[in-house]
Amino acid sequence: MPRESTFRQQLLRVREDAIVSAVNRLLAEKGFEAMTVDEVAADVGIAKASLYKHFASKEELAAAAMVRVLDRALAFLDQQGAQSATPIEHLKAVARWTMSVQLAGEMPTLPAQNSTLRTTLLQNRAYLDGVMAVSERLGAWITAAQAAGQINAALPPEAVLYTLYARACDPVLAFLKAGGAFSDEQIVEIVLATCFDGLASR
Amino acid sequence: MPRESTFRQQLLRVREDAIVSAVNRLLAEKGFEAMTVDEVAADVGIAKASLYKHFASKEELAAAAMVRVLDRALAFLDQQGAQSATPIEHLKAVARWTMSVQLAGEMPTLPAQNSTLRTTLLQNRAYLDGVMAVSERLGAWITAAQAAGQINAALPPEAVLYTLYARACDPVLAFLKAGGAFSDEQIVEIVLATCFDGLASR
DNA sequence: GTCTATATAGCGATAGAC
DNA sequence: GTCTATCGCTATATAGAC
Repeated sequence: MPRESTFRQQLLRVREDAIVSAVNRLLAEKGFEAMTVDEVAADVGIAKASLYKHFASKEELAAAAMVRVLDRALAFLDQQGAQSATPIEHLKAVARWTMSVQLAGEMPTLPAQNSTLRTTLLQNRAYLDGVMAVSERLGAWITAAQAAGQINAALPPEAVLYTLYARACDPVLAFLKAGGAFSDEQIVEIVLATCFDGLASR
Repeated sequence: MPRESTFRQQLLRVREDAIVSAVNRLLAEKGFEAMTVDEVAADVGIAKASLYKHFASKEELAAAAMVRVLDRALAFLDQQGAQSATPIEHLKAVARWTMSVQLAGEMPTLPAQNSTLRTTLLQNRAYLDGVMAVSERLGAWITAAQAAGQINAALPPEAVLYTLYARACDPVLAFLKAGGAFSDEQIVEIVLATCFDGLASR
C-alpha cells in the first residue's frame, strides 16, 4: 500500500474525528432532535454535502458519537480495572466518571423513544459491540459486589446496571448545576451519595 | 348568565379535556418533538384548525397537559396528606404514584432542553403555580423527614426534591418493563428501593 | 471529496368559506 | 367553532459541476 494512500486515510480520519467531536458537543448541548446537520457542517467548517460523503445520515452521525463515547468508557474501564479496588469502588469510580463527563458538557444524549434512531443504532455493529462490552464489564463488577455483600443482593443485577447507565444522563445534575449553589465536584458527590446510599438515612 | 351559555361552556370544557387527554397520551408515548399537531387533531377527531381555536400553539398544548398532571399530583398530595404517616412514608407514596403513572403510559414527558417550550412554560401562570405548589408540599415533607432523621440530613433538600422529580420520568422503569421479567408492581418496588435505600447494602 | 444549488417532505400555523 | 385547502418555513438528503 503506497504512502500517499495511508496519508490520505489519516486526513480522512482526522476530519471524521472533527465531525464526531462536533456531533458529540451538539448532542450534549441540545440533543438529537434539536441538532441539525447544517449546524454540524458549519461547526466543522465544511459543506453539508461533504458530511454526507462521510456519514450516510443524521442517525449515523449520532451513532458515531455514541460509539466514540463507548470507546472512551471502555478505555476508562480498562484503566479502572487495573487499579486495586473492591468491586463497589470500581462501580463508584465509573459513576463519577460518567457524571463528570456529563457536567463537562461532553456526554452525548439520545432520546430513548425515537424509532428511526433506534433502528439505526440496533443495526450498528460497533455500537452494539460497545454497549455489550461495557455492560459485561459492569455486570461482572455488579455480581461480584453483590456476592461480597457490597451491593444489595436483593436487587436484580440488570436494575443496578440500568441505574448506573441512567446516572450518565441524569437531569438532576443539570438542575443542581443550574442552581449555582454547588461546584461540579460537589454535585458529583451528592448524586453519587443518592445513587449508592439512597435518600434515606443510614 | 343564560343557561345556554354555561351549557356551551361545558361542551367547550369537555372538548378541551379530550384534547388534553390526547396530548397527554402522545407526550407520554413519543415525547414533545415527535408528537405532531396533526396526530393530536386526528386522535381527538377534529380538524387541526379547530385545535388552534382552543390552544394557540403546540407549546400551549404541552403546557396544558403538564398543568393537568400537576393538578392531579396536587390532588394526590392532598389525599396523601390526609393519611396519618411519617414524612418519609408520604414521600415514598408520592414516588410510588409518579412511577405508577409513568408505567401506565400516562406521564407526559417534556425535553428539558427545548428553548421555545421552556419559554412558553415559564410564561404560563398555571404551570408555574402548579410546580411551586407541588414543590412546596414536597419540600415540607423533605425537611420534616430530615429533621426526624428519616432522610439523610447531609443531602441538600433541593437535591432530594430533584431526585424525586427525576423518578417520575426515570428511563430505568421503561428498561425494566421492556425486559419483561417483572410486573409493574415489582418494577415500582425495585426502583423505589434504589431511590430511598440506594444500591449499596445496608 | 468538496462545493453550490436544489429536490423533497413534513410540520406548525393560517385563510376563508360556512 | 368547524371545516378544507394552503401557506411558509425548516430540515434531511441529493444532483451535478469542479
